[in-house]
Amino acid sequence: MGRTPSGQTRQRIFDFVRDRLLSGHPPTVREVQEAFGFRAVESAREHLEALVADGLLAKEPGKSRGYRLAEVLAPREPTRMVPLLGRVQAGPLSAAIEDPEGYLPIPSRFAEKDLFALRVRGDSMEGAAILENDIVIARRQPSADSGDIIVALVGDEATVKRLRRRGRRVELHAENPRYSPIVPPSGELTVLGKVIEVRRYLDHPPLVTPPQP
Amino acid sequence: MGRTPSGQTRQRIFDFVRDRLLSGHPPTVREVQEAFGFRAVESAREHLEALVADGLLAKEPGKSRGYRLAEVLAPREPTRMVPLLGRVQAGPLSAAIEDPEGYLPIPSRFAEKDLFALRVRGDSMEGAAILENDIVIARRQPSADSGDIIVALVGDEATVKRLRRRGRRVELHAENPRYSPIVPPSGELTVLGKVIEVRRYLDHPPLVTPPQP
DNA sequence: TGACACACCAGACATTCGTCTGGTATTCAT
DNA sequence: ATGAATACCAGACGAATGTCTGGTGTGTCA
Repeated sequence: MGRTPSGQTRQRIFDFVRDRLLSGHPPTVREVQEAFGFRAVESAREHLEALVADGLLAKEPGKSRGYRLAEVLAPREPTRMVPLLGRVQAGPLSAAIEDPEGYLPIPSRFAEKDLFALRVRGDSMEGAAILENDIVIARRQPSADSGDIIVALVGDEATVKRLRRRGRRVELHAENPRYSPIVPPSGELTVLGKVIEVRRYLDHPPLVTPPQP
Repeated sequence: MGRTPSGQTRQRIFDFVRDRLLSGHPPTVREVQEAFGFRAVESAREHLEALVADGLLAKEPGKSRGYRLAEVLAPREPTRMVPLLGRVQAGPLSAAIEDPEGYLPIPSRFAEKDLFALRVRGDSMEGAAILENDIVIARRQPSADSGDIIVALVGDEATVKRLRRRGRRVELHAENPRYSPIVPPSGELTVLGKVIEVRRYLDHPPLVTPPQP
């Protein structure tokens, strides 16, 4: 292989490794070698070690596929994949989580587990700037504070509403004057989680990983 | 290790591997062995192979860390990191992109490049369900269609507005009755990009990866 | 009871993979 | 020129890792 200008191949190798890491499949040194047509393993390894020295990559020495993105390694900002649930019926939430429509990546400062995503149906939360087909991301929790926007099981299906505590009673408020509050029978409210994020896709397809064959 | 009820350990192993894969760090067979306290490598491998047989996992035989999520194996959705820009002043957009506040991960069906993110200031887009402090993700493009929500350079700073074409003229509309349309002098409108996604963080901190050293 | 499946174990082998040593050719600053 | 730095190559060693063979004990079911 011909010699390339200083730093140019290095940059392309970083891009390659970065893409592989972000997609969840760390490459081996030899995979880098092949991807760039090097005839010696060491050529690839030298570039990788140089990237580590530059602070662009980090590594776990001795481990196979041990290179990591420096920025993801040190200050620990992991991106987690969150299951996007389809229609959530009555029953345990864990059942719905086992069979997601796809996954969304989200960066989490706390590496939280127990997150799930849900597509919003209906216009009942328009007043809170949440529209139909928006995607809400929620943290699983069995209860919530007054004022929180939550995912709750109402009747047979999961919906998004704002929780209001009125003394001992609990109400679920739509944010739309055309709907009236739901007052579930005492002790009969199932909170699935608290909404912590709202996403709206205006152009590119509603995305996420495709269903399996 | 004592014998466990049928299928129970299997499920826990799947959860373990799933978490590792979604966080981007596929485990080795021996890492699974250690995580579950098996005294033989083969115990872990049998469980993994059984999960493959069940269709829950897939694998690339012979490769190290070669187990994959079955559903994610084929057309894996690449995750791109998008720069979140701070205050965008007049001038070339590329300058602002070089110095981002942080990064957001987004899954992209087209592995698009040329995306950037921007925090919304002001309430001028309330009518389109875009609130102050929401984050918009935009695709860089020099023009847009009537009706598109765009990021444009107005005066000295970037803002989010809806583009309207009125014959030859172009107007920038706020979605809030308290603001009137902006009619830039002919040929003097700088479109930075088209908004393709809106995000709102309700609970966890405004997020994103910290700037690198 | 006996056949069978299941969960687990012990040890070994072969390949993959990270690492090392030493070398050539090109570029660049002094 | 000349020495240093850079990009690349060839071949090897040993550790990490996937895989195989042949076991033991336990529960299930006919």
